[in-house]
Amino acid sequence: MSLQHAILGFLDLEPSTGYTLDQRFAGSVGSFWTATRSQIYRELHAAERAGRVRVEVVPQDGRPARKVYHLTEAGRAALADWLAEPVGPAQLRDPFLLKLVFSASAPPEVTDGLLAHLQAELEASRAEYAARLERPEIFTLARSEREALLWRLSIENGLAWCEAQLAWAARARAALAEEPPEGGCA
Amino acid sequence: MSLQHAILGFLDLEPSTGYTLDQRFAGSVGSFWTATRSQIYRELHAAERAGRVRVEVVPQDGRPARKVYHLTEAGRAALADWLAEPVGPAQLRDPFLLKLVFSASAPPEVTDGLLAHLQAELEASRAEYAARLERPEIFTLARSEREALLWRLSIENGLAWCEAQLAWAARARAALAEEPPEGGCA
DNA sequence: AGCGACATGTAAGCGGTTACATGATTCT
DNA sequence: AGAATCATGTAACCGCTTACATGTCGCT
Repeated sequence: MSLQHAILGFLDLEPSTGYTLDQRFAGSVGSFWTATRSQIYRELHAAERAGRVRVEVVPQDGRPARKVYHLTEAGRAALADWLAEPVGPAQLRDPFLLKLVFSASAPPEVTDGLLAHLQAELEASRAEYAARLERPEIFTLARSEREALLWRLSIENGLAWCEAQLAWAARARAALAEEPPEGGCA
Repeated sequence: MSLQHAILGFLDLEPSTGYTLDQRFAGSVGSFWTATRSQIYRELHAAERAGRVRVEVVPQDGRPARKVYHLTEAGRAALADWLAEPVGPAQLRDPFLLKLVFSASAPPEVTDGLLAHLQAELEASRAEYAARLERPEIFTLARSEREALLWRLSIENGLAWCEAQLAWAARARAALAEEPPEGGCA
């Protein structure tokens, strides 16, 4: 269960409420890990039951009390354990490739449309990654140069992925354009 | 639900049993989509209830009857619809990057170990992709040159991904090696 | 005697998504 | 007047994984 550990990771940087964690997920790690509120609240409760976090309730008037979660020693240990254990190979689940290989059953325009759509999307996310690298406020939580570097590298990873995919898509379209006759031509 | 559509895609290539589909998933699309038997049998039953496939029961002695599934017209239509609708952006869920960014909490060796481990795994899967491209028997189901090309492109996609990741990992390790002092040095 | 291929499934559980529910404050 | 922000959650559902259950045939 990576999500609970990611939460512990964020709480190690700064004690936070569920709401704030939601924003962190949408912001900083959003490109490679997402989480919804229900999930976050559920995991926070579970982590609390497991003794990995401690709640500090800060009453407010007119809105629900802020529940600020802090890492406990057990939580810190759980985080360290998770970091030490090796990650399995990231098996990616790519509905695009699935569609691509089966698109031979459909007219050629379908395949090309799929690729064109992919290119447009990749261009957009490439721009997003690039913009994110320019905005240094992303790294404000970083407690050291090294930590900031790691965050930057994670964004660069996404950027590299986009660029590789774009290069592949261009090659794919070119290769498909060269082979249209489908058995018979002029 | 991509899985049911992937099954329809395979059945369009060739009527098959659940068992055979399982092998197809493990083999040809295994690098970008996985499925377990329980899932496949369940989806086949669902597709049958939805009228998208038709079963032909072939009794055997000494072992369970083969249930050969065929696409119906409705199934073919469902496949075509799925192919025509655009795919959303592939949001990848990468536990490696998650661990990487939080590994600043741990000693530097942890981060480097993570990266080294990733490199080893990527090298292995790169070799696997490359080997798969060499083996033309992967494409035996292909009904045309174009179809074979699509399968080849799907493998090349994985290969490109591996190579981009490897390049990134090398850059990452170099960048991290240049920044060890953590605030104070000689 | 044991393993792998063939061939079917069920049951329990987990992680994730979507929809629902509540309600004040501040900005446009 | 309406939308966004802050702040908490519950319930239902869906897709996927893991473990369990059964049984023959052929190879080593």
